[in-house]
Amino acid sequence: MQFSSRMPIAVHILLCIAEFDGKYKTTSTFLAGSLGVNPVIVRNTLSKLKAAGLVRIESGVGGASLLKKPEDISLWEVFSAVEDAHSLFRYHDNPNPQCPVGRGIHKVLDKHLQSVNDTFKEQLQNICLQSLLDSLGS
Amino acid sequence: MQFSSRMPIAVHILLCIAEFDGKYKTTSTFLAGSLGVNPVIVRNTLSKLKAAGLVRIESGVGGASLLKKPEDISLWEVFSAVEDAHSLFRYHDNPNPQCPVGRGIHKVLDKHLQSVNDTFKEQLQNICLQSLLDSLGS
DNA sequence: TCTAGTTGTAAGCATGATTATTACAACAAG
DNA sequence: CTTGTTGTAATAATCATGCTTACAACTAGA
Repeated sequence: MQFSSRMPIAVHILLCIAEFDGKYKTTSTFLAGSLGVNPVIVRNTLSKLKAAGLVRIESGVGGASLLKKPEDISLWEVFSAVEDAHSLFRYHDNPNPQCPVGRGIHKVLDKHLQSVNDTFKEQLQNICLQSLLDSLGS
Repeated sequence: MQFSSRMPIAVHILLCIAEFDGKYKTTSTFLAGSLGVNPVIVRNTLSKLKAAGLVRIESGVGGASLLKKPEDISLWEVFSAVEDAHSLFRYHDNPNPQCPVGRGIHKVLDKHLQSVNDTFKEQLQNICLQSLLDSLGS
């Protein structure tokens, strides 16, 4: 099991917007050319990034721009904007409550898995768009 | 996106085997009763745990038993036994190599996401079956 | 006002993963 | 030989993902 490619796609889009700011009009078609995906995928992704307050979109005329500085956009913001991320883990639905293991499995596991979730979030929070831009150049 | 329920199912199975050792014959049907899933799911899961060297299965006669002590079985062993876990993340397939962002996106992201993967693995390695058994009682 | 390019979304489709279920050959113990 | 079990294949239902077509609504400029 893996995450969808939505977060990488969103990051790619944001990096393009930052990189081509002022040089090109970053329309969905233009961006789709760099991504190698359908323009509608770009529009849907941009729509979620807009809802998360990360970008502004010029309706009608076309083009998108960042609403925050690249150093103030974390990968977690991007991730949670495009991915319906509740928990990384899922349980089987109907453990038997009459069995001591079935009764406790959810709570017992959750105690540990929650911290995996938390660490995952913290790590993504510590990666900002600017550091990705920096590595792009090198 | 989430992981499948395979790891929680496998953990549940292993906990039952440890808990009911000597008291009940842990057949796939018996285990399925505690899990609330189909016995075939249990057999397929046990088959993967066996391939990973974690359990022994009595063919024909029925029943499974642990091959390692609960304190020596980590959640990572269980996870990687049942989940085809390469990387947590996936990329879009065809970024444009003529675009500086498209050319670099994979490598630039991978540099950071790899450490998320590593941390994920380390955390699961630090959780053992015995500690889950302990919390079960309380 | 008209035109051209764009966004926002809905709808449909193909594919693959997940889970449940049926079925049955192979096996072991009594 | 019978009974209960494992191992595994096959099927089906459901859902997520990603691609694509289509089209109304919008904006700027001629």
